[in-house]
Amino acid sequence: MNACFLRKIPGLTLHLDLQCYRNDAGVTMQDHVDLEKTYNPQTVEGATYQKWLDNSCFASKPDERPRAQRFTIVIPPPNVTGALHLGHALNNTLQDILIRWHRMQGHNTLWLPGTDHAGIATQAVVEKRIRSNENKTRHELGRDELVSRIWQWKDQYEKRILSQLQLIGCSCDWSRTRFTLDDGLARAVRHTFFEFFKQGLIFRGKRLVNWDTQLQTAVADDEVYHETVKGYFWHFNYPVKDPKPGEPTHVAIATTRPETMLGDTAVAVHPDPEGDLNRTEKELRLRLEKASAKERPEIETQIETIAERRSSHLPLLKQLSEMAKDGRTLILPLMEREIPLVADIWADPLKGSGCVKITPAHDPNDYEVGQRCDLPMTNVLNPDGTTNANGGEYEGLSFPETRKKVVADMDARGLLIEIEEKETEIGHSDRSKTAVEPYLSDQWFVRMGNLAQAAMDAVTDGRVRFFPERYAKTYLDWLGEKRDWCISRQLWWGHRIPIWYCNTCSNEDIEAAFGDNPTIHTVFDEEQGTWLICSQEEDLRSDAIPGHTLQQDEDVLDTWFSSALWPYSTLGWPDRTADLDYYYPGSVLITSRDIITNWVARMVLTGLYNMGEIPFDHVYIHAKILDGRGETMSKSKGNGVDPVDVVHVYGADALRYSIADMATDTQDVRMPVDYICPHCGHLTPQTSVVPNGKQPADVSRVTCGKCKQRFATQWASDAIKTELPVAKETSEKFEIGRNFCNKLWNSARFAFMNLQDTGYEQIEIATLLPEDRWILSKLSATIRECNSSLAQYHYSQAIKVIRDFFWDSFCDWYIELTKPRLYGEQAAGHTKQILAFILDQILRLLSPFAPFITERLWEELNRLTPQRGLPGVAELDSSNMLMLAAYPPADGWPQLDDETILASFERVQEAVRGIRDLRNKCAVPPKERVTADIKAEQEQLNLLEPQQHVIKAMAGVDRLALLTEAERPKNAGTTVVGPLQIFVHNISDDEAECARIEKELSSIENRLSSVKSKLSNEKFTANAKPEIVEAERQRLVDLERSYAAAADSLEKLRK
RNA sequence: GGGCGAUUAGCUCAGUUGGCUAGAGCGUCUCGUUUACACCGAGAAGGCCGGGGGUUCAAGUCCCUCAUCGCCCACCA
Repeated sequence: MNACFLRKIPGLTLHLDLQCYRNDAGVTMQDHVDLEKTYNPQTVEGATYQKWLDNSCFASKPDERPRAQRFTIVIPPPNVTGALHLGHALNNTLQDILIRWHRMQGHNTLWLPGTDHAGIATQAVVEKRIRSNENKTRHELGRDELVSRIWQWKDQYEKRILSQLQLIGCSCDWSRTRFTLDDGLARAVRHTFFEFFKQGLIFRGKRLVNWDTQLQTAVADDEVYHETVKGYFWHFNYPVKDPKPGEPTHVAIATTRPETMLGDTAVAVHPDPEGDLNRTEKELRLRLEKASAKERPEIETQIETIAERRSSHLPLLKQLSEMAKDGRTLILPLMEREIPLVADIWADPLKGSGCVKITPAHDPNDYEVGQRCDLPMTNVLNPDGTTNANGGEYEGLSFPETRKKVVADMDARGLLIEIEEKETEIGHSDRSKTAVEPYLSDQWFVRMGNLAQAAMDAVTDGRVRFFPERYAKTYLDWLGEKRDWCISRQLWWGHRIPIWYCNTCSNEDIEAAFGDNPTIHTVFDEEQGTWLICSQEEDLRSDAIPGHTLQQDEDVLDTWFSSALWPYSTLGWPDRTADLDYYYPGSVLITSRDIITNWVARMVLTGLYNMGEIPFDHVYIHAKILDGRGETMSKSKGNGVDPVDVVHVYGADALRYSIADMATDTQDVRMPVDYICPHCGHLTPQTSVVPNGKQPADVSRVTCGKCKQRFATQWASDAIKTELPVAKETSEKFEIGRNFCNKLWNSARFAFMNLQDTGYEQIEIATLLPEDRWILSKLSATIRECNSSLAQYHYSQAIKVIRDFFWDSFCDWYIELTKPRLYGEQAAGHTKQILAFILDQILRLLSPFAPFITERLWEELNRLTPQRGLPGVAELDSSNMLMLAAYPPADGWPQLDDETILASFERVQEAVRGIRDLRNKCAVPPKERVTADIKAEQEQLNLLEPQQHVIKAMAGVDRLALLTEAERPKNAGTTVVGPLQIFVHNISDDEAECARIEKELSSIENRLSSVKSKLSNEKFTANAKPEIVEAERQRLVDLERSYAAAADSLEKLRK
């Protein structure tokens, strides 16, 4: 069977195109257990997911349940730039675990899915593709065509993303899937913009932005990365206009960007160079006093530099400073423009010549100077990165060309003093990888002051809590700067800014057209001489005002503007919907630390503004997934592994289990990536084929390390991909998950083979066998700890607790101990009922982590033993669907708790391990049964007595004697385990025993002396907590007893 | 430059408010194909808890300091 299945979802057709599921896993078997010997996820996952969908298990709608029993998460909407990688798998697995856990606790649980249009990122990806495939720019294509192409891209990747989420088992309410450019969300965006605008929180202003000359858009600071580039430092002379006698004829300045001099509108010198040097020196001397020996030389050098400057530069600077105050001017060479010499503190007397050229339109600091000194701003850059008309004869040249010519021309005029080599950090656009230019342009801003303060308050007063707590600092520090938020982007893909301009309209025209329209707000912009018309509800027609033409702003909004509304725009806001009332605020937001500021902070901020309430109670920040070289996974680097590949190889549960296991609070997850050879299946580590300094995306062909055949990577061109098969990627790390699932599968198989005619009876716990009471008590503790770990977002801890219980206690001990009873070698007791109960609880505990396999096993368990539990002690609901069954209670099953049995069984386990160790050391064949004596005080023997059968079964002992007095039998192996002395008959000889006991004695001696010295220390006994001292005393007693026993054996042996 | 984090077994990581002999998984070694599972079982070896100081009866854990690595923010005529 090979039927890929399609599924219908309102408004969406999702297609699991990457994996074809079979449904032939013996689902209909009735009479005998016929599970495959090895768990095969592919026969289970598709069918199980379909079953959940068919039964609407993921859907949520408002009902009577009170707020405490509701649980809501909105997904961090993945960008539709591309398919998801393992970082997303981590993020969404963690959400799904919480969602499923709460759903099983009977909460009304909503996980709302969706995707983000990711303005600049998506447009860049599509534009790049069109450039390489069709050799066309977006301008050649036109706005409408480009946008329609991006919609096609979006449709394709949204589908892909949602199917990836389904493949890893996400239990989102798919009927509520949203996209940040949906009509509903567009309305929310407009309402927010409108309200901000009306309240004066949005303004339009000239600001320096990072201009991406390739994409021709402003990019946000966080979309700019810095790269060290080898560059030069050019020293120029600017002539002084009409120098008086005794005055310098030229002022020297230095620059790394000579082309910007065309836009210079001043040269600055410090207003008080001497005072500034004095102040700096004073500070340095203060630092020197406190400095460590290592820092000293550097500070001393700086102080010397100041001294040198005093003689070399200061006189001139003082003179220039006076000239500046006197209003003197310079001639800007090349442009032959008169520019002022200004006094401003930005000029650092310690740097360069002490004078600095000021280009307000092209440098953030110069911009500030321009503001302070009221300088004109001369923009010399065109949006496409060429010099504009303000650059005079340089107009039309690209910036690099301009630079060359400027330097050459300056040199020709004798104004070039020197060229110094210098490494500089140049900002590059994250999207286009080209250098960004600071560029003065009209942009829209949100005034952050009060909005930011409110968002800060929500965290400082604890309404919103961060887990781990320290991330609150990141959030608060960033918001504390209250920097205005530039929300306009010169892009075509996004929410269009709902502003129209009319520069011909009169007051009366505006009044007549919109005067009584509450959904329109108008402001007259004096500076630009134009009306700004903001429309809340709909597009305005260009002829909305008779006789005038309205023009809509060309820009779109920053993607984060719509993302910021996500927690409520997805629930119907701005309408006051029932959903909104019921589900808002959400319970927790789960995301990674890099968008705490951009996204989390802004959601809180708009949530408070629009809804009057925080958007979520908790923010859980999880680790990041790194590749084998320690770099974060990302699409652009090409080290992102498709979770679908991992699901193919190991199964979704294995993926989820492994992820949960690795998800600790502090540590990023390092995940070495391997290529799976499509020819032979051999794994080739990515690090072994990616050269130093290169990214995986740079590699398109790989030769398999084993079969030597070649294959393509996912980054190869289409041509290579048709020529060579494409390798999937994975990581061996997921083996732990696969192994776990297989173990679970097989332990369940074992149970199913033995669960015919399981009873459902009243059981007196105290009358049960010790191993029954032990496993039940262990179970209860495990349930408690698992629940409390999850409540604190300690996923890794939760999974570890379950694993230890399942693997170590249940499989390795309890199941082994049920065998004699199930096989009729021992009275059966309530074995089956308890076995079924434990398995039931394990499946429930694991369901959020590994939903597919547990659901499948649940089906089988339900068929074999529909009624499970311990009447009157641990009563269970019955549910056809595990994912809707009750999660084991947060407090465990108190009636099953039994500290005494836990302690005494522990002792039995130690004895068994002691005997096993002896057998191993003495090379006793595993099948061979041995005779053993245990010598101890009566009190200890009383504890062991009821558990003799455990020791016998688990240690391969056929005859066991518990004795208060015993001698080492000839040729017995001996060991001391706490208060027990154990003799295993006929497995050793005297010589070997002597050596072993001597070794043991010396180890006991070491410990003994440390305990003794502790106890003889009066300060210890006086200061330590009484229970600590008491424990230490007990330890001394135990050790002394062990020592005596071992010494006794040795002595007799020597005789 | 400012902030945050990390440094524990060959590898990847746990280690809750200081308190028994510092743990797990993988890998390695020995033994075992037993009727749930070799994607398994039994056992073992393997650690100056990055270095140095300090506080304390007691430090992997708290404080200071140095070193190395990572991330975030700011800035660089």
